[in-house]
Amino acid sequence: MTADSQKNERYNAREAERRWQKAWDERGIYATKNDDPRPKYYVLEMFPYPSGRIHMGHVRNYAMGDVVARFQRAMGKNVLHPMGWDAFGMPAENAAIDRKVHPKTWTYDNIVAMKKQLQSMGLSLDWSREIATCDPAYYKHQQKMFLDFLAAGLVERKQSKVNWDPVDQTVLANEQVIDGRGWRSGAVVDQRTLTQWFFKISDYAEDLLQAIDTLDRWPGKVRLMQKNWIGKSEGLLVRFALDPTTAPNKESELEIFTTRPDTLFGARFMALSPDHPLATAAAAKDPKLAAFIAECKKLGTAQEAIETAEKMGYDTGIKALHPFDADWKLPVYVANFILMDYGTGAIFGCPAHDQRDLDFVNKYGLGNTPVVCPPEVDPNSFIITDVAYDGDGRMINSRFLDGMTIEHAKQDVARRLEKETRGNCPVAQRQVNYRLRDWGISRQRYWGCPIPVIHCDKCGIVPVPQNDLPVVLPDDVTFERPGNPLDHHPTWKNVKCPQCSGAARRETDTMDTFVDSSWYFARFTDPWLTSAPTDREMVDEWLPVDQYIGGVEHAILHLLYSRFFTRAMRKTGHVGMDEPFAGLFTQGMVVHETYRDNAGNWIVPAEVKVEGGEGHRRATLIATGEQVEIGPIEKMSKSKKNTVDPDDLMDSYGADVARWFMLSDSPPDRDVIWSEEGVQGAGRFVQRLWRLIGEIAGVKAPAARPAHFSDAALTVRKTAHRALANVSEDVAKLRFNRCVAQIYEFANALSDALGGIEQAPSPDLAFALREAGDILVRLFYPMMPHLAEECWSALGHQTLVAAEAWPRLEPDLLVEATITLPVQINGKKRADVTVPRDAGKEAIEAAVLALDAVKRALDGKSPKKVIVVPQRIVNVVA
RNA sequence: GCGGACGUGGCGGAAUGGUAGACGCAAGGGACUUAAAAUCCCUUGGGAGUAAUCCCGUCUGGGUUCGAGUCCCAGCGUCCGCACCA
Repeated sequence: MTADSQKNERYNAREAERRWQKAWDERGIYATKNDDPRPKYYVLEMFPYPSGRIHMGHVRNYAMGDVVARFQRAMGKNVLHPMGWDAFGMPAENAAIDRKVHPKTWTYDNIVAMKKQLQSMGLSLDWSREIATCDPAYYKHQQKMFLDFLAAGLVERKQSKVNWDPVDQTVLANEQVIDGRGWRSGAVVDQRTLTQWFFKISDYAEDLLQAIDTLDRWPGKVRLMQKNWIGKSEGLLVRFALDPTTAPNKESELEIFTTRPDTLFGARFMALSPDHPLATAAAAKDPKLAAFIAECKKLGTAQEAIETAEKMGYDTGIKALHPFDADWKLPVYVANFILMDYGTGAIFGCPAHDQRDLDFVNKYGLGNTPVVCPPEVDPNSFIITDVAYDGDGRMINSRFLDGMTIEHAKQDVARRLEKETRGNCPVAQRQVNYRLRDWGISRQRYWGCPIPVIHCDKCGIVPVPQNDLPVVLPDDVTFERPGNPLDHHPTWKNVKCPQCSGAARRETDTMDTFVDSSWYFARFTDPWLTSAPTDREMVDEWLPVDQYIGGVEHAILHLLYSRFFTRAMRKTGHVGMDEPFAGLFTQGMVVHETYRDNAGNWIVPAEVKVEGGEGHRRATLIATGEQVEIGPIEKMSKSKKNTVDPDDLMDSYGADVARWFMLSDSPPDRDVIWSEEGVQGAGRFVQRLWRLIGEIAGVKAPAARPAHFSDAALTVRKTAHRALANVSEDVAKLRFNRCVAQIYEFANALSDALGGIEQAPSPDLAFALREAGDILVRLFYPMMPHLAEECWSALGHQTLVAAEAWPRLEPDLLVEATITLPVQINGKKRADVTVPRDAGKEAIEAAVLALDAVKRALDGKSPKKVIVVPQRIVNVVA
């Protein structure tokens, strides 16, 4: 193809993209070898749930990951960039119920469709490592690890109050309940008591918390969210003696947890959770209390109700004795706001310094005693009425603590009560509490990884022998009845006990799908291995993931589970490190305007035409011309119908345009607003680059590098290398929007340089232009790889850009002989001064003072001060 | 309630304490064209001036500094996370 014929020819993305994808494929250049000697780089995007179609969020996520992968490859790294499918989960079962398709069929059909979509994006993925978590070849290893964890004491079966999703008819972990609703179904969750399998993530609470500080390439926001979720609080466990004449049975004491032992002398009451054993015992003798507790439990089923419920209490008549004064008797209430599963399920109430306690005493007329006095307030006139004081100050009304700081008082109380004993045990001990609960993994669903244990009446819980793994899901299940199809299966659950050979039952619960995604990154390092979940050499070579990219919505769930799971795998010998993800990047969402017709129905953007600009934008229905209301910009969602199908985008503009636009408009960690205009702009730029490269391809350059470069040639070279330096830095830091701006600027400058040439350029300029063209192509290659290949070929190269190294920077070209410094007078820019790069402060000062603008401003006087910041700025203080 | 982030043109957004508004979008004007599309050129924070140039300007009010969008204090607003956690 000649340069002239290219000039008027538009770049045909559809044709070119298919052609280059085929070329990459044929050469297998994205298949990663495990024995490659180059330094490794593992880049991973969160693998998708195979819902059937990719959405714009996927396009953005995978475009970013692909830029990183291609860049690191060009930088000479052995890059691992795999893809797989988070393939178990409820939607497959819902499809089975709604459409009578088997979950397996539905899932694998979706995988085929989505894989095709991802491939059309031109992602540099190693598909030879593809895994699906619903494949027995994958979950076999998960079952093996479950058994290893069980043997290592990391798994527990216990009765517990669980979050029950009435729509999905299954249990949810705390992390999976958002605002009192199931994270997937959106149904209001209620509480049930069931026997469940748990991973003992709370054993690692402290370690998971401490190690957050080592994750220096994670967003601060995610680290903070995890810290808060783990929710460490340090305090004192205190045993209060009970007045035996008031205690219901033989209970002699009540244990409470407090983080404020300093306020013990402000105590006014004790409160028990309605589920507390002492409350239960007391209720046995007091029907009214029993009724109160029943009322609390009714109210307390849904989380929403808890949040709005009024504080209510019931005086049990039991009296607790103050630990520092046996004559001081505190009433013991049952109160609806005390949680059984935090601390001991009981508190002492200090109303003056805790808002909840204050609300409570104000309702029941128990009064309050302030014991911490704010600085610069007279202790004698300090009273609390409606607002509790939780600030700093000195102790008052607290006998031997008076005058101490809060911290000092806490220590003093702890020391005294630790020394005191009752029944050979100290009255108090220091304790650390965490908000983090164990991870309940039992799900009463079919489409998940079977939990490999057998229940035997004689032997109890018996692990499935390793040789019998995997426990494969049966295919012949029905979804006609609500509940767990595995439980309804006629034969599957009936097995012989591996120990006594008697009749036994399989566990019919399956694992939470978050288990599946807690180790897939490790499996990618050797997905072919059949004998074990991981090959230690390979997994220790590749992990941790150097750059993990995904949505911030996984800040707690998936990312915390994976951190725990990696620790558990280490303990059981499957990996050699604690932290799975060294670098984490959380990308923003793709958002779009919403549209509604007169009747208030949501309208999909594809059916809407938007016209006008600057405040007089209006939208109409393409079909009827009916006016449509433009609503707020929101996350693309099916319910608001503000989605754009990536396939449509790629069909009309090509994958490169879709990728470029997704990377261009907003910083990658913020939301990007999808707009047709923005996409068109990206499409125009693709054509512009194509024309520009066509022009450069028409420049005849000498094969050998000229010995000398003219000023014009040098300017072109400097522009190119400046762009190279900037883009390299920005890609490495994942600042894709700045990369895009740099590339625009570079292309603009190159266009200008070409436009200014009237005759055939001199050999040195021609060489510089060709060099700049080569650099430009390789700079936009990670973002628009197909266009880059086409351009690279047009420039006469026989190689693939995908196999090229990143351009080599000539740092000398970044250094200018002279620099132009802004000159400020009293902090305001008034002039420029051009000086040699290495000019000393005195020389710069002299040059500045000689400027007309400076002379005018000084009006003959000498300046008070001249500040010269070399390479930066000069400020004259008049 | 607790914790965190953010606040810059018509819009998305640039700016190691050092020339505010890079780059893109939108808009306006012009060229080419029979016309349209495509493309190219110019203008585009506000104000004054023929112009050189000057004044104002990064949510509001203070402060630190030769110099503040950036740092500190107070307030207003938006977004996010957690939330009877003792």
